[in-house]
Formats: sequence, C-alpha cells, structure tokens
Amino acid sequence: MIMLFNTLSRKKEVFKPIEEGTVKMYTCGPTVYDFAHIGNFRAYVFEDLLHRFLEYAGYRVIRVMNITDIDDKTIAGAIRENVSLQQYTEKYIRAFFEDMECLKLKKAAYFPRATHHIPEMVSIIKILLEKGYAYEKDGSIYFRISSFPSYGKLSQYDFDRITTARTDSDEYEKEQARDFALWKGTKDEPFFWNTDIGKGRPGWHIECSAMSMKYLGETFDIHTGGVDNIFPHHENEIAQSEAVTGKKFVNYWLHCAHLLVNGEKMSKSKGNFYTLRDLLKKGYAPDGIRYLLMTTHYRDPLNFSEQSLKQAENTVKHLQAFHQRLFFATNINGESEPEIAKTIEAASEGFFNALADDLNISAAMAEIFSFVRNVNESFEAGKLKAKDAEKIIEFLNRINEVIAVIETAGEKLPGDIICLIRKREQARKEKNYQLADSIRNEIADKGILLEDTPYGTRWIKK
RNA sequence: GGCCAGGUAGCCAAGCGGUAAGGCAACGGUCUGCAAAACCGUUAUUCACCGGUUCAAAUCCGGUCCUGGCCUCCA
Repeated sequence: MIMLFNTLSRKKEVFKPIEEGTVKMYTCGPTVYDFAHIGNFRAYVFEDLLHRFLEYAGYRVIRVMNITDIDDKTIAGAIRENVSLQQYTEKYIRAFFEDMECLKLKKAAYFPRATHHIPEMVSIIKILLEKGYAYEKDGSIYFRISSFPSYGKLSQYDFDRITTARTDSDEYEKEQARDFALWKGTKDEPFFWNTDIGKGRPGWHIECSAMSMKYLGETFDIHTGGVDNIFPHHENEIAQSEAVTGKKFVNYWLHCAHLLVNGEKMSKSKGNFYTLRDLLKKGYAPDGIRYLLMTTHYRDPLNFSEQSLKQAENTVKHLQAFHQRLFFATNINGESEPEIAKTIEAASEGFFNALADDLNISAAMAEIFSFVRNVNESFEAGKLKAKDAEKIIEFLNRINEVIAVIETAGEKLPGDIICLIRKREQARKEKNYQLADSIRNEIADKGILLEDTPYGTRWIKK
C-alpha cells in the first residue's frame, strides 16, 4: 500500500490509480528562458524519485512533462537577442535534456511544448466562453473566478479576505482583480497566433490544462510541482479544467518544498545562485548532487550548501565502492549462507515500506546502509561466497533503479591493469615494496585504488 | 496583515504520544610491509524557548522567538 500526501486534503492518502496498474502523471516542467538551477532540479529529482518508485512498485507510469516555451521571459529573451522564439528556447531545451541525463532523471513519455498546442488551448477557451466561465475584454480573455465556486480549494485561501495593492493595480482590464488571463490579446508584440478567439498568445495556466488532458485524459492520477505553484498556477488549472469538463481534474496533488542555500533563498543578487552547470564546473559529481537533492524528504525545505554536497558525494562514493567490491567475492566458491538471503529480504522490505510511506527516502536509505553494514561484516568474516555476492549485486541493481546513484556498468578492468596488479602481487610476495608501491601509484594515476585484504587485492574506481 | 511549512548532535537528516534511526566528519581500536579500504567502538540525559495536558511529550495544546514560502504568471 502506497501512501501519498495530497495537497488537496493536506493528508496522507492511500494511492489508488484510476486504471489498475497504470499511473498517469503530469509534472510541471521548465520555462526555457535560461539554464535550470538546482532549485528547479530539486523538484525534478523529487518527481523522478516518485516516477521510479511507482515503476519499482510495479506500475506502468505514463508521465507528461511540459515545456513552457512561451511566456513573458522567453519573449523578452527572444526580443533581446533578436531571434525567433524557437531559436531562443531551443538551446535551453537542449541544455535541459542534457542536465536531465546528467542527473539520471527518467524521461517522461511526452514533453509537449506550449507553442505546439495552441489549437488545443484555443478550443478549451472557446468552451469556457460558451459556458460563461470566461469573458473577453479588450482583445484578451479572462477566467471569471466568481463563476467557479470551489476556487481556492487547493491553496485553501479565503479570497474574501485577500486583497493586496498588487492585485488592485493590475495592468490588465479585468472584471475582478483575481480573474486570470486565458488568452492575451496582442497589438504590436512580435510573437502571436491568429486564431478563432483573436490575435494573441496563451496565458500561462492554460497550457497545462490543455496538454495534460490531451495526453492523460480529463481526469488523471497525479500532478506535481513546487509549492510555489499551488497558487495561482495549479489552482487556476483546476478551475479551467473542471469548468470545461465538469469532472474532477486530478486525484493527487503533490508539491515539493523549496531549496534554500545556506539558509537563504537562492538569488542572483546574493551570489548564492547555482545552476547544475556551475556545480559541475566546480568539480562536483552528478551522483552526489542527485543524492543530496533526493535525500531530504520532498515536503521539507532542503538547505543546500557545498559542505553538504561534499558529504553527499562521500556517501555515494562509499555505496559505489561497496558495489564494486562485491565483484571480488564472485570468485569465492562455497555454500551460500541462508542469513544473506534473509538480510536481502529484510532490506528489500524495509526499503519498499519506507518509500511507500510518502517517499520516506531517509528511512529507505537507512535500510540500505544497515544492509551494507551486515554484508560487510560477512565479507570481512570470509563468509561471503559467489552465490550470495551475486544475489546482493542483483539486489543493489534493483534498488538502484529507484535511487540511481550507483554506477553499475563496466566492472571489468583493462588487461594491462590486471597484469600490473599481478606484477605487484608478486613484488609484495618478494617483499620488494618499493616496486609494489610504485605500481600502486601508477595504477592510482589511472583512477584505480587498490586494497590489500587477507583474501587478495581488491580494486575500486576512485 | 492573512495563510502554509520548518527549527532534532560539528554538519546533513529520520522519528510525530512510550523513553533519540541513518549518513558525513572526528577520535580510539582491529587489520596492513606502509597505506587505503573495511570492520568494531565512542560522539544529543536531549529535540528553538516558555507554560500546560498525560502514568509517559521531540512528538498533543497554548504562547513566544527565529527561518523560509505563497498572497496573479518563480520548482
């Protein structure tokens, strides 16, 4: 049984998809006006963990991640560089996919772009106009919030008590300040579409309604995003979508908390602003970054610092070394220990149960670490045999489908290094330690660390 | 001002009524030709603060202080 915290009810709920065995999930993706920063990736890593865990639990996951390629910022950027909107956004889209790969973020089934779905948006807006949920004013079209009584149910705002100077002095002509734009009429802006509802461009929220319903249906299982999207973005999506279909839009809303840097909000002016690329340039490893972003529970604020990134890197390094070291036991013949199977079983169950409880990754990792300790004990005691080592590797590979921080490929050493290791073994037997040490240094320069154990020399990648 | 999160060891982080998981770092030990790695052990009488409820509170209630978020287009 999987429990997920639903923002709609502010409670953990038993997860039950509409269609048995399949999860339909929409995750708010990037606005491609710049390189994504690590705060953005915190959300994407959370979504990735959710995606991976649901698959681990046996579900088929159909995920959509939108790409917002038309909004005030992409327009401003294209104008500034005097290029087409597509030319401007293309490089950030490409960069985003590179970054995703770097952090081992699983691909969604669909990455729809807003600019490719204008007709779908227009048709929703037309229905909203027909049904009286929307009105046109001065070339733009707005959603009439007063026509949708449950507005505010996601954010739990009491709109009768909220009025701010900001909303009152809005630049657009609306009936009510809180009404939001579905379609923005344009007069002399360079980017627009000529449609049945006039010349203009879409508002922000409508793209998610149009694209999610196109690929996932009128009602689907999970919709995620950062907490800052709860209001107004997701609130507006609900209003638009439910007004059009008369059906519930989304069953489970999941939102992740923000990332802070050294206890402060990340901002360019404070100089604590990091993109993934910045961190890679500083020499940090992608797996460490992924681990750090992943291992704070998604609903808690994550305080990022380079110190904690180093800690995360060390943790991953240990896990990696553990995985590689297991291959040295695959040569040891003997009967398998029944304890090992039990240890795997317990870890597997603990890992699953922790994640099934609203993605409690810390508890899940604690299971893994205690498993590692148990296996190491057997290893040190010489009780780990090939049959068991293989089972353990298989188990690690399985959970790595969820955590994705262990490099599981390529466990073979090049022949020349194997020869060097043998040569050094011989030198050690002959107590020619000078030669042995120089070979060890030579191999170390190639990124391979040697460990002499009572059972022979092991190697691990640095 | 309204609403919503969070404050747990040097750092990161679980636990959310039954007497403080785990990781990193550090230190001591075992092993080693020396290393490295690994293993074992140690590291919070205490969970921002003050009251209260309870046989029992980090966990519930009230108040205070800090940090962050949202309040119309920021994950």
